[in-house]
Amino acid sequence: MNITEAKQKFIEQWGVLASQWGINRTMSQVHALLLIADKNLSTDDIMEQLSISRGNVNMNVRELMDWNLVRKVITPGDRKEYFAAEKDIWKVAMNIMEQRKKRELDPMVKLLDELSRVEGDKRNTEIKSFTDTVNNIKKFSVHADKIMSVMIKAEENWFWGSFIKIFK
Amino acid sequence: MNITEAKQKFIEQWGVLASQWGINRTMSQVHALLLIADKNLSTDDIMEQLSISRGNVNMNVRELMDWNLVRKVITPGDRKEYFAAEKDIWKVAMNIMEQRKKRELDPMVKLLDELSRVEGDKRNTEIKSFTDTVNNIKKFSVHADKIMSVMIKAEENWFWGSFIKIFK
DNA sequence: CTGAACTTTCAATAATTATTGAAAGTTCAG
DNA sequence: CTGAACTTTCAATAATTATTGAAAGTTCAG
Repeated sequence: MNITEAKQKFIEQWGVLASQWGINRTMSQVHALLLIADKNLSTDDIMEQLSISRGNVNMNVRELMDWNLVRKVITPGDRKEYFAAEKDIWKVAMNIMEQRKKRELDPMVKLLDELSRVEGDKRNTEIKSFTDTVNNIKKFSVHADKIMSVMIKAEENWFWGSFIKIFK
Repeated sequence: MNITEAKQKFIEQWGVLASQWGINRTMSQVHALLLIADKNLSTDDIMEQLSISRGNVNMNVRELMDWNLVRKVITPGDRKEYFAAEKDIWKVAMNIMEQRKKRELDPMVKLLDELSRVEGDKRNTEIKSFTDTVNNIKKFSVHADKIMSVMIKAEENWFWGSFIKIFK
């Protein structure tokens, strides 16, 4: 397999993976392209390499910047904007985790809180069963939330280090 | 908020969450419905409560069984099949993790392995940069894979216990 | 200031994914 | 065996989501 094929395959697979995780496929292909690029790329470079329109590149690149996975690089004396991806995969994973936690886990915990205060007689089986389930999910979520907060702040080496210590 | 509203909200939110994770919304609404149901439900119950067709219920319930999140319950002397969800949320999370690991992480690691053996001169900057990135992702994935394997086999209490020890 | 070189927006449209519901298949009580 | 009571399949269609590309907006060298 040569380098061009290899890059192609990587981009393709990264797109497949992302689409299984509810992330726009093109967005993650742009991400993959930038991850393995050895230079910063312009909008035109991305358009050409992925065969997508200018508008599409613009939208997806902006969303990637929203996720803190890509940043704009401005070269003095050049009107074009270039883009570069965060290459430290640990940081990539932590940024994604941070965003998803904020956007999804936090609202979920908030709702579960409200739901656990449902009206009605606690001795009623239906209500008891419901609040039990809700409370269990809440407990789990709060735990997960805490672990994630620590991870996000942690250094990669420290994290794996402390992990490996207990898991063997 | 009364119990009916609360259940509704839970089902709705569970569906929203799932769709952000690339999971069919209806499938996770069925899951939510079964999670908070105090009885096992038949196909007709699910059809009625979520206002969806019989075929739809059938397909989604079968996929939930594929994920080991729901099981068929057969009551002697009744032709109808009933469905029940796994209610231990730790097990739910571990089953999902197990499936996703198997379906997504494992193939990814396999591809990364192949990609790191790309042809060409290792002193070429482009190739060096590519294999470096690929190897970093691989290292990360293998680590994550190991942790997940241990978690999947772990007991909930043991897991949080050992976690809490190091994370404070 | 001006206009060339860019970026951004967004309505129209294409592509993808989910849903229906009728038909076919299966099971089992009688 | 039979047929009623169920489950399953799948082609047609509906709903959702992504993409295009032209028009509007912005920036900055000269």
